[in-house]
Amino acid sequence: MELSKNYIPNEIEAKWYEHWLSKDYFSSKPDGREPYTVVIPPPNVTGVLHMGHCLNNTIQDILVRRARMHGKNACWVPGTDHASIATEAKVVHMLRERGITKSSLSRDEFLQYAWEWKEKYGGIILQQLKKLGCSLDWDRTSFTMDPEYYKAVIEIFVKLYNEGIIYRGLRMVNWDPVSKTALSDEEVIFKEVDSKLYYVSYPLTDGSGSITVATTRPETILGDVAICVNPTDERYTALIGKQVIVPIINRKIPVIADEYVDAEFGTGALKITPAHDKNDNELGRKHNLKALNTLDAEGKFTTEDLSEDNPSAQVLSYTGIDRFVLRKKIVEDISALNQIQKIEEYKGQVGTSERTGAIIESRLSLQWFMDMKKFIGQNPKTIESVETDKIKFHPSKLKNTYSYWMDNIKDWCISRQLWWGQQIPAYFAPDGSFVVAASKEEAFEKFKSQNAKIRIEEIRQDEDCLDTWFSSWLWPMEVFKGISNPGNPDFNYYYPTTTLVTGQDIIFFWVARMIMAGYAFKDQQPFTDVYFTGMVRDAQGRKMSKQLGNSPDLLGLIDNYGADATRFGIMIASPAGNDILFDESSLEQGRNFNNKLWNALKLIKMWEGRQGVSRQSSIVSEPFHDSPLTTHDFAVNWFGNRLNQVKTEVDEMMQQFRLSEALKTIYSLIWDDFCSWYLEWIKPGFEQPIDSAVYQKTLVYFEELMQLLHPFMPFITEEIYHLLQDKKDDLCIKQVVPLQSFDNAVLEAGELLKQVISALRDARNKNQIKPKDPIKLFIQTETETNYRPIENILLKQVNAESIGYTTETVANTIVVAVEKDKFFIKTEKELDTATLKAELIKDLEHQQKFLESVLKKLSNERFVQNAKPEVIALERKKQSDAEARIKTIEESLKNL
RNA sequence: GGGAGCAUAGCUCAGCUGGUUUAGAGCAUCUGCCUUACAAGCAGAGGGUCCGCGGUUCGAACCCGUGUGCUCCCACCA
Repeated sequence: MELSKNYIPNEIEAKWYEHWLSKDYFSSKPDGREPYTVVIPPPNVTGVLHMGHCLNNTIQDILVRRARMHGKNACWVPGTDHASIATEAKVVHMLRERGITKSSLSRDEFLQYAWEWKEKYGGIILQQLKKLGCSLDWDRTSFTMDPEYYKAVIEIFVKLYNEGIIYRGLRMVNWDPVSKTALSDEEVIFKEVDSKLYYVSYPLTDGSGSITVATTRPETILGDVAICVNPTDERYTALIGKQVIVPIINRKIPVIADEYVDAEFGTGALKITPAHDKNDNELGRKHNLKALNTLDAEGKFTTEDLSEDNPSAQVLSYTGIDRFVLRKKIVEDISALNQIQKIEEYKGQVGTSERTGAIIESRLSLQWFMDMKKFIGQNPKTIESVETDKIKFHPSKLKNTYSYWMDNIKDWCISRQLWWGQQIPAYFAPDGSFVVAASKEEAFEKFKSQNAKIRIEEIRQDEDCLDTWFSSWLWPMEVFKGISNPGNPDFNYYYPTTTLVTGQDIIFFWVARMIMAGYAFKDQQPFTDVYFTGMVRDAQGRKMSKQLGNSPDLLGLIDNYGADATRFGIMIASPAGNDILFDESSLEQGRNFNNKLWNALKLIKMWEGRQGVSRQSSIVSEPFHDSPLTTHDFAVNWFGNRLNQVKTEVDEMMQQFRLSEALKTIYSLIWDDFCSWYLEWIKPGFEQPIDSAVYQKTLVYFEELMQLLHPFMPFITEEIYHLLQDKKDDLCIKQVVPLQSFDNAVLEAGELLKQVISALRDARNKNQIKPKDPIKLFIQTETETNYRPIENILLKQVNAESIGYTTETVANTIVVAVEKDKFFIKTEKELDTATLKAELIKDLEHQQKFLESVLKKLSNERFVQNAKPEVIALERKKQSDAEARIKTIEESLKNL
């Protein structure tokens, strides 16, 4: 068969993915093997694959494929998240483009549109994961709003309500005026913004002057109910208890005192607006002050709470004006009253919505909350498991972050003023009383048991739905129906899951809450290891964003480079636990690696029909440890040991989740050790036959290399595995053999050979001997047996026409010293003795300086007394090596 | 404001229990090669004040202190 010049991934990748699916390799059923369970962090159902997903899912696939090849029953569960806010926003946007407003629709009509949208676009992202090669068990695809899942969420809500952990209350919440919903604290991102500090004076009612306050939010002035100063602030002590007049609305409000106020900030006087600021709200409650709301759900001015003030025409004219427009207007109007003292530039933090980016309003609102202190208090393992590494975090530094958040946890606002999501199972009677129940029928029964006079059709369900994360936190359990059908065989087998791979950015949103849920609902940890990925940034370290346009099109990259190269590129640049700086050049490196593998395949295939009789069949059988007799035996023996050594190293790295390093190690094993050294060593001369035993052994090595690499680059490895020899089985599920030992003496012999070859090539280069010009080589050594078996390799690798042994210096040659052995290169070329001399002198000085430092160490009594014996032995070896080299160089200098 | 982490070659990073020559890798750079698997390649080379200062130790990139510079997380001083 003719193999193409370079590797062409596209068709090959599609072919193998189809094949794997047709063989059902990725679908898992409980059996006697140990399970290896991973649940995908469910992407938004309407999302598209981006670099973050690529990193995350490549890592999961590597772990899962490796487990599958190591005797585990690997199960990787795919699925999507309904992503309440994000999806609803998209649906609203889509409807607007069709000229439909959400407010014109009933809940049911809206949800119908949303489900249509979900059916049409939902799951695109899952198809994209197939392109990447992800070995997910598609039969288990889940969605956080599947009917069973929905029921499970409701069940948990009811349970927690009955336990007094979920409650309903009027609290200050983070309000997103764009999506018009409450948000949890975690969904608020604080950003530094340039704003202004306005100094506004409030006249005292007794005409004795005024108090000036500094505020960043003059638009809330009409909701002011007090001025607060620090009781120890002497500037104001006389004014405490007096009254001032709020500008424009002319409300009379008291001057109060509270330690909370920082006398150093601004003027030391703080205006209190309990309806629009969390701290003001607390102060307001403490001092029994009313909260006067002046902004509606969209952040526009409203006079609803101002009737007692008999609002003037001016005040009424503000109605419906947006908060930021209002800010300017009110500043102008107060300015007209000469009550703006000054305006300063100010850098402040402002909360924004994680989803919409809108500036958050603190707003008093009736919402549903979870009492987190109480909840965690009932399940102390939530915190302990991470602290004691029962659940292991990678990198471990995130343990601190986790513990700190847990120790300072605040109540979780779980209700959202949205329709797309699980509707809160609270049912209201016309009189406003409510019960919490799994269904309207159950709610009716509950009302009846409370002797409420009520008909079922009068019952109204809470309009709001639950925070998306209130369903996501059940994910590792409910994908196996662990809540809706507890104790089922799948759940018993697969849960707790093994490894979770996710972004650091959702440690609180998701990871922490899954751990809580795990202990609270099943009294078990949900997973054993958590691998946190960093963020994918561009080559300059900037976040990827639509505005910057620095977010590459992942599918385009896969088309250009192939999925294997893409996986390689992102993994090679991905140090464990750090952000990754993504650069397309690493994908090129991946593509080049593909070609390297492909060309190695081509070379080996060339030999297939050129096999000669084996001189020695013993080399295909273990062990490698016998003293090698021939050139090819040496190479085969060496690589076999090297392979076992690297397998052992890779195994360790994988256990420590050092995936990037493992890949680098395999890459260098294949490129350097296998291609650059081993294949060159066994390569037969032009049109010469290859020893069939060597050939067979090489096939085995190549297959094992492909197996080692497969989890990282599944497609090309499967392809090569099949092209090497006709196979009935597939690499994808081929089980790896247990680790084998390796012989360090053999490895050292290989290293010495490499070192000698490199040194001789370097000498050739430095003396400008053309690659085609042959040399004559003489070796001066005490251990001729070291070189006898590798003479042929040496000849070929340094283009020597002969090798001889000598006991003394050979005249008119270039001398190369490696360890204690000397090599004399004889060539036709005229030698540039001056340059050679200079080189040697440089080397001599270097060695002498080095010897000096070693001797200094060895003559230090305290070193000899305290250091470990092996360290001292090493120093002595350094000494004798250096002395030998110095002697060699000195002799060579004389020789020139 | 509180906490965590980082600083090693031009870039991205290893360096795990203090001792493996005078600190490694990949990419980039330079030199020579179109050698019959591969120029998307081969063979070589150069490149370092291990952020500064102090300390512990026979011995420090590594441990301790301190300074500087970055990064991240948490926290609504209006």
